[in-house]
Amino acid sequence: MNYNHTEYNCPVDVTLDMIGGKYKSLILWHLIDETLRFGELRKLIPQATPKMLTQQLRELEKDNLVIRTVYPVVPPKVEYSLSDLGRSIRPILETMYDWGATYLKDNGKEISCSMTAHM
Amino acid sequence: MNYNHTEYNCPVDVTLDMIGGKYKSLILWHLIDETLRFGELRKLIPQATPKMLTQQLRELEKDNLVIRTVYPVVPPKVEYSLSDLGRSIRPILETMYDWGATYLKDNGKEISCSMTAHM
DNA sequence: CAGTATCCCCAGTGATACTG
DNA sequence: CAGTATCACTGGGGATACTG
Repeated sequence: MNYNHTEYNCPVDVTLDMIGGKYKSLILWHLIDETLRFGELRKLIPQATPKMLTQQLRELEKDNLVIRTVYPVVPPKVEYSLSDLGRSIRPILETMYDWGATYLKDNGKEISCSMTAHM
Repeated sequence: MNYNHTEYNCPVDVTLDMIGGKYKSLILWHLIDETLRFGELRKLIPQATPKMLTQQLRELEKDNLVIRTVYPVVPPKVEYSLSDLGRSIRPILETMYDWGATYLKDNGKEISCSMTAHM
């Protein structure tokens, strides 16, 4: 089947396509219970160049996971927050977080990320 | 943090790295309650070239999600099955399947894939 | 049957600089 | 502040052919 100019073999691929992009899971998590400005996201995800961050945010917005709010002020102010659909992704992210953390722990690598603060 | 020559920002990325590769979720699903031979996987996932299928299977094996069993016979016989770790991925795949299917349905695209048969 | 081996291409990503 | 624009690169992945 296909949807949105992409060929999918399975609904799992649809989900992966929407949250599997570079930095997307990280972005989604940071937005889980916080509205953030572009610059704040940049500081939280410094490894993402502004180009990539913008690109991923635009895709998330197009997929209706993230809401972009522009305030017509000078200097510009843009806020990003999760839509209801975006919030519905949370259980998946949490399950993946737990699985990954357990895996790493069992392999002698105990770690966490800023997501911990939200759990 | 880093693990296995890769830099990760978060346990979610670890999980995505292990199941997010091309055809990986599809492979994992097909193996959920069945042991399959290479040729059977090829028929189930015809869009994957033998090169890609082998490559993804090798990665899954290296990550300890899939077990590869070689029977020393002529002609060759190789079977793929899930490890305990691989089986532990099932809830994640099911959650992603459900989310993706609901999303598509809400957007007027009702579909399924061979995974349905297993649910 | 179950893969390898090669060649090749271009989409995704980084680096850097610029702007309303 | 919140992005765009441009250039350049590389490696992921397709097509095709071959092999123990």
